[in-house]
Amino acid sequence: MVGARQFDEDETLDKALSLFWQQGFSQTSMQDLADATGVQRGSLYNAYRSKEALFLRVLGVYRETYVRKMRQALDRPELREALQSLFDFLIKSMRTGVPTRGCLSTKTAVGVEELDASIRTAIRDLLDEIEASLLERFSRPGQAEQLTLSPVDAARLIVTHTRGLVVIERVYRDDQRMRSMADLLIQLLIKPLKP
Amino acid sequence: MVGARQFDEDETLDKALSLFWQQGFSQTSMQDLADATGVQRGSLYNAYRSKEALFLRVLGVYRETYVRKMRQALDRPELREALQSLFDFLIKSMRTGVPTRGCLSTKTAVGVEELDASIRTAIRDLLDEIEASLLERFSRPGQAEQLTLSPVDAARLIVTHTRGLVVIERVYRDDQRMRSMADLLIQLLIKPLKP
DNA sequence: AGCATGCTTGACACCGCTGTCAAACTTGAC
DNA sequence: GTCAAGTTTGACAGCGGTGTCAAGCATGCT
Repeated sequence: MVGARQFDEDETLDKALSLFWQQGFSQTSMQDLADATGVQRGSLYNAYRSKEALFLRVLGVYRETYVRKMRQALDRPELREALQSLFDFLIKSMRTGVPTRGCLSTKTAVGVEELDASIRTAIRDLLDEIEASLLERFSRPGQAEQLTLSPVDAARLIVTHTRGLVVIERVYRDDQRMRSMADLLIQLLIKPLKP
Repeated sequence: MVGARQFDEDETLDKALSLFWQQGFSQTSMQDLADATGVQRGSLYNAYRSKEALFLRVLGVYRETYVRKMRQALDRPELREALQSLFDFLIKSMRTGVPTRGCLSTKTAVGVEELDASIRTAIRDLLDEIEASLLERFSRPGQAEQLTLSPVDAARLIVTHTRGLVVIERVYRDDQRMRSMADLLIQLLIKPLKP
């Protein structure tokens, strides 16, 4: 193809994701992105038109890998273990990096006040997809009976609770506290075994 | 006093609080604050030295009124009613304004990446104080027996959960969903009555 | 009334950000 | 080899932000 793009798009989006994740949307400038990716600022504008459009592309990458790994963690036969490995993944994910990066979607949702509606929509879609993944897991045969709430309520409560964990991470930066909060929710959500 | 301050400090801090709360720390400029308070930018710098220092003062006002109202809501004899009125207050508080303002401490904690450590400390202190208020309520005689968790765990879980509610509010802007999440947590935390 | 103290005011310096643009360049198609 | 399409590059315009400062000014003490 004539006039071909000279940078590796996947690699560039990955690096941009890292930076957005670490610094948040508003605190990341196009110059920062140019420095981190090695692609000139002008080229980024040429390829993606604006910072917001680039961010939306990056958010797509994030969503894909994030949801896939989440589903993978959830996909254990034992319900309790599935939830444990889910929280394990989520906590590890936000505790990565120095300083820890937290959660990209939450940082964006809470940190940005008046933004292109498309970003807010994209984040809502992501949360909906997470909720749907949980619901699917809880709807498998024999699972609902082990829960103290209906599958729908349990899924939503977990989405809410994990968003809370993100905030706790930002404020306390304390692994143990997060794991303890996760364990408590699991304890409340799964019925004790009948003898 | 010679060279007395010419603006009403309480009133100014109140207006600044409103603006910070509505727009978030980083998205509020000193010019915005000057416009909103009617106090010249230079006077604000003269009185508070920097945007961060002013914000810390404002956060003090916020903390005081917020915690007081929270304690008030919690101070009902029936445990379930106390929790219900607490969530009621919290949800109403963040659903105020157009567009709704959310939660100042959470917005600040999550939205600001690399800030004066004193702001992060101030927010941690605030969450600790909220937790302590809950703990105090749960430690009154006859209360612990009604909970499915220890008072300490219950208090922390509520702090986490309410932070999650804040994020859900930002993303969905849906009262009903928030109230439903609050009810679910109450349901899980309070033991069903024994016949 | 006079005065010093400290507040107010508006201009200023400086910085970093977004987005634009024309010129130079690269590349695959023919 | 030539060409045209699309990309890269660096400069530029424009904006809004923080923080500073000197000059002007109000105020209550003496």
